[in-house]
Amino acid sequence: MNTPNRSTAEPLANGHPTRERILDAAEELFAIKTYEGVSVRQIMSKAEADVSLAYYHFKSKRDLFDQVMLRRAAHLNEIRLDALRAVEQRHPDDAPTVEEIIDAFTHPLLELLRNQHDEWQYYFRLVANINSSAEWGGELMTRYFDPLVSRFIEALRKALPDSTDEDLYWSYHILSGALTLTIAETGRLDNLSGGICHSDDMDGIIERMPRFVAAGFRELCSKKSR
Amino acid sequence: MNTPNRSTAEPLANGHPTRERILDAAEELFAIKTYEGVSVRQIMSKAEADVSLAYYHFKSKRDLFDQVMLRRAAHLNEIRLDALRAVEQRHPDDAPTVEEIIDAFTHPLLELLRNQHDEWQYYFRLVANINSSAEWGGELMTRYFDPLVSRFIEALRKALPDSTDEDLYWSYHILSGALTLTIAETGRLDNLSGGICHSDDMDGIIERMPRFVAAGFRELCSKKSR
DNA sequence: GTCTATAGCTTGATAGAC
DNA sequence: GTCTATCAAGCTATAGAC
Repeated sequence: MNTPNRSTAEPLANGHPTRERILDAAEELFAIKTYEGVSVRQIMSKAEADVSLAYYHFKSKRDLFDQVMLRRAAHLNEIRLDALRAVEQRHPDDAPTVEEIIDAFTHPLLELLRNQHDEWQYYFRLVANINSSAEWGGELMTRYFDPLVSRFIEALRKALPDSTDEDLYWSYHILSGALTLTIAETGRLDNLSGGICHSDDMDGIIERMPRFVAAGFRELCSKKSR
Repeated sequence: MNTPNRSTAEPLANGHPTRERILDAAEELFAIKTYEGVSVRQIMSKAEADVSLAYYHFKSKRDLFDQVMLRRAAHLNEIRLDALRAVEQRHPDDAPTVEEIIDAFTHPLLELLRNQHDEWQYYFRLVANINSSAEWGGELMTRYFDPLVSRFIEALRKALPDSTDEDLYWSYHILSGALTLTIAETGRLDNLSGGICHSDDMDGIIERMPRFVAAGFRELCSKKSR
């Protein structure tokens, strides 16, 4: 019944190794039911592995959570930075427009949620929950995303040379709230609009977010308006 | 030691009756540590009352949560509706501006967070958490706030007669994300800006939110832009 | 309205065999 | 790497005396 001593390391159950299956299960359950709302047992049951293996692969429940967060953050920062660099290379002499910068900030992320929805939806929900948590939001978002965000703020400062830093950071705050609510896909918009709009319609927000937000930035961060 | 048979109903410990103290404690702990992250024991310990009293005053932990949410929602809806009515009465013939409507939507709430911070901060944090939760956001926000929100959408539709409903609802979605992140007061803006901005600076956002958001609405919801 | 006591269960984490 | 077995602690909720 058992295939003994496979040359590759054994532990595949539904395609990929145990450690990855644990991370997948944890990501989904943390996103849906919050960190405290899920037990290690429930996670391991979904991962189809024994409880004790959680503590073989990870130091603790909290360590498992951190590894869930880390797994996808690097890739996300990379593709968003690439998008910003691409925009800047299209403008060797002048500054890119605010729309272009906002689009580089939001598009890669929203496109991932559209094109690879099943793989990314729970991670994004998790980020949305964390971002609006007074307990964890301040610290964790800073740790995982601030270098990238600062890079974007810098680009926006160049595109809006008359702005004050205060206006710039508050404008970013508004963008951040709008973006994280979007990736939460709560379904509230569906209820409110009576079915006219859908939380998971990424095309709907991809085309609207940069225009809306760029207009807001220009209103707050231009000289004439002060 | 005991003052026997007071004429007013007895149960005061630090000023107000047990039921209110339980609601206060629950509100704060649910906001800080999430629903699942807090036990009834912890709540009752903070409320300085016995565990069993939770089940005398409320049906269950979940019922306690619902009562926490309900307690302040009515007042909030009332003052925001009053603000909208006041704006409309200043415009008996023409439509109010988008700024005025957005201000009526945001100002009463943010002013409460500024002027009565200690009393309202935990409720607002709780609302922020719920709003970005895929589990509860869709349903609960709809239940507590949608009649009011629909009323504001209606006012905005009049102020932006060339808009489509789809653009209107997506624009509201952006506003909603920005507002709920604001009332979460996570401190992330403080970290990101290196101390230039502060999450709890309500004046900072009160004066910026209507201008930023109104510019976004006009960009998306005007005829010329399509 | 408030207390004590307790039922019945789940939790995070570990020890030790294979 | 994976399993069985187990621990001490904490959990929601209720029954019943005062």
